[in-house]
Amino acid sequence: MLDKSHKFVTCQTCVGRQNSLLGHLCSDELEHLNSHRGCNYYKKHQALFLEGSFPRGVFCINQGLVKIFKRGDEGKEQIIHIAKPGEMVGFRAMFTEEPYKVGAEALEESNICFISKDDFLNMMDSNPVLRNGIIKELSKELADRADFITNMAQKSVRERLAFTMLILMDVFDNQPINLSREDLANFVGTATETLIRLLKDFKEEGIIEVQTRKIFVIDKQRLHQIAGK
Amino acid sequence: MLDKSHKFVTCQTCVGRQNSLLGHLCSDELEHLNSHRGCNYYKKHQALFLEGSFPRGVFCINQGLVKIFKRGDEGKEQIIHIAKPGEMVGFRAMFTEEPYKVGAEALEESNICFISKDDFLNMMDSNPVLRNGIIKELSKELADRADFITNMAQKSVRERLAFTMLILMDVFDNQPINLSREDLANFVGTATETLIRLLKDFKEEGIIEVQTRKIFVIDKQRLHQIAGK
DNA sequence: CGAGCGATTGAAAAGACTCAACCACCGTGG
DNA sequence: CCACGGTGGTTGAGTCTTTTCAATCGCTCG
Repeated sequence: MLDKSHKFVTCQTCVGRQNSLLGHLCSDELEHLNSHRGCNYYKKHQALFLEGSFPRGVFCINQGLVKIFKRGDEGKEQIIHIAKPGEMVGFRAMFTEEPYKVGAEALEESNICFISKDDFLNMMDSNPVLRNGIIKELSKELADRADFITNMAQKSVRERLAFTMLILMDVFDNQPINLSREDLANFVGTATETLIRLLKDFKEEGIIEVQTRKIFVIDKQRLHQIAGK
Repeated sequence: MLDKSHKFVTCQTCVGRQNSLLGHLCSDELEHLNSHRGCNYYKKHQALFLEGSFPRGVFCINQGLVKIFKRGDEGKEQIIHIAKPGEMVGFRAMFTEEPYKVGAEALEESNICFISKDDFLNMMDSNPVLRNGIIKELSKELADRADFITNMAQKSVRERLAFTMLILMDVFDNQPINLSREDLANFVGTATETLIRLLKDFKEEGIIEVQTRKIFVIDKQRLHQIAGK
């Protein structure tokens, strides 16, 4: 169970922040940041923001996981990204001055801080390191998505599943992967039934083990092989 | 035939620039930009940069079209984007300080200017409007790619072809679409043969007309219908 | 005029999806 | 404590889309 008393969360002691975009703030800036943010507890399935709504600030994940997704024409979700502690979400649409093109939702109970648009934009103005970090981050994600597109277009579902599991091992920090079959399918980009069948194959091949919804990766090497370069 | 005497190209008179990221430069900045850029003529199929190489600056398309693509495991290209006059390419990897994750190649004969990394970065430092424009641009592209991924994952090839043709109408500025079948297939994310068959369907349905490799869109409305939301 | 590459067609096979049914786990209320 | 209902997970069968491979066609350029 997660500690809901987010009063104890501070930017100064936030573990995730160290490796994040906010990792290089000086103590003055940290102080300022800490006093301008709010922290909230999110239940599983609770939305951070909805596709179509207007950005009012950025979210910074202290604990928990957040899925970023987009709905296709038939309403089926495509998961674009899963954000983990230390990551910031929701700032991309803030820059475009358009409504969110994706939605964000907590995958598990989470503590998530919020920094208002103005505060964040001010910080960016006055802090070139932060600003450059963001430009760099955006560019990296662009490259990742080019990869994603190419995988989606050229790999089989089996290959994509292997690829996705490798990503998820990182997201879940080498703990068992704990996602609904549907979310998993929506990340891989396939039908739930197909996903389940492939999971079974992987199990029979000794690549993974499964305990109800939890997936343990046994043979990471093999996943790399299957996923391709 | 393209005018190869790029000596006559100047930033001040560059038509594409008006609506581009460099659209808001003052005359001093334009002067500076103009004297720090070089302009080159590119033959069809000539590379601007290769996947894996290191960025040394940004390219600004004066005339012509450039495909941005990525090779999958089997060497098959996936076209991620086609850039048209006024667009800048190659700056994303410059920010990440990593080698290019995509390649860029002229689709037709083109005049393309080059601005060195240092010059460009300096301009960005001293020009907040440019800088913010870039951040905005990166964010927009991120949203576009989320769309692309979702389409790839959830739409049929037929739907994706319709979608792609709409994009290409814009790229080709409502002139006939003039791409090899292979490039077209690599943009849609399908096999060349499949693409050809679907093109035939569209032709029979009166949606397009074809003259050798040139495609004329007759019924744009219908394409929208097929492409979905 | 011939070579060669891009475009096209056909047939067969593979991969993935849909639909329908069934199972299993979990929390609820009686 | 147990039956119940519901949601999420699993399986099977059939179908459809898309790919693959092989062959042919037809420009275009030297």
